[in-house]
Amino acid sequence: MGPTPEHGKESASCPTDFILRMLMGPWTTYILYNLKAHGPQRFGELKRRVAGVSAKMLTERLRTLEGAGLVTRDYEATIPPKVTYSLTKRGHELDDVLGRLAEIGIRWEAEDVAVRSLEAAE
Amino acid sequence: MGPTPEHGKESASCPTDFILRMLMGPWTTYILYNLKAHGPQRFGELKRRVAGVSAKMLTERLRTLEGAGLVTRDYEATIPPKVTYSLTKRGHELDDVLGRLAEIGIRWEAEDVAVRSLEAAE
DNA sequence: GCTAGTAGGTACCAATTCGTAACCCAAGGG
DNA sequence: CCCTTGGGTTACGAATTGGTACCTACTAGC
Repeated sequence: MGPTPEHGKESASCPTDFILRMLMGPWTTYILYNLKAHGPQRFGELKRRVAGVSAKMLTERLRTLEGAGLVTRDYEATIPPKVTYSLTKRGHELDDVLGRLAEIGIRWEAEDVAVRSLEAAE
Repeated sequence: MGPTPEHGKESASCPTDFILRMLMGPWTTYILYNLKAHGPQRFGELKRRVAGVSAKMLTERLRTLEGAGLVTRDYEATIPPKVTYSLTKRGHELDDVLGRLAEIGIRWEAEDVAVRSLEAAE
C-alpha cells in the first residue's frame, strides 16, 4: 500500500497487505484470470490475451508472481525458446477469494445500474 | 489495474477490477481496517491511527471511498468542524473477503517462515 | 538477403504519483 | 496579538511508473 508506514500502531495488524500488494500490481488480475480461465500458457499467448500490456510489464509482473510463488515458469531452451506459465497451488488458493470479489463487483455494478435507471425515470 | 486495456477480448470478463482498483489505492486497506476495527472515527483520529499518511492522501482516499459508496462522511459545521467517517453497508460487505485474504496472507507467511527455518537447519 | 516469430533485456522519456510546506476559516485561551 | 485546533486545499517538486523503441540469438520461410 504505497510507502510502508513503518508498521507501527494499528497498521501492523493488517496482514492483507502482502497479498493485496501482489494483486495490486498493474495487469495482475488480468494475468491471473487468464491463467485460470485458459490454463497454462506461453508468454506470447498470454500477451495476446491480456490486450494492451507491454512485454516489459508482462515480464516484470510474471517474475513478481513467480517470486511470490503464485506462478510457475517452465523454460524450454528450444529454438525458438518456449516458456510456459501456469498457476501454482498457491495461485489457485486465490480462486475462491477472487471469485467472491468478482461476485460482489458484479452485484454492485448491477445495483448501480438499477439506481441510475430509477433516477433517470424520475 | 493501470492503463485500462480497452476492455477488449478476455480482459472484459474480469469484473474484479473495479473493487481491486479501489482497494489497491495506497493506504486504502489500512483505512478500511481501522474503520472496521475501531468503528466510526473522526478525520484526525483516523490520521493518527494510519501512521504516516499525509492529510492530502487521507482526504483523497476517503473521498474516493465515499464516491464508491464504501464510506460515509458526516460533516458537522461546528467550530472547529467535526467530520466523522464510517463504513457503509457496502463497505462492510468486503469484511468477509478481506478476512479471508488476511487469513491466506497469514498462512502463507507462516509457511514461508517454516520453509526458511527448514532450509536454515540443513 | 530479408522478414517474421519467440522471449525477453535495456535505455530513454514523459506522465503520473505522492510527500512537503504553506495557507484557509473561525473560535477559544493566554 | 498570537498560537492552537480541526479538516481540509493548493502549489511545488522529486521519485516512481510504465510505455516505446531498439537490442539480443536462432530458425524457418520466401
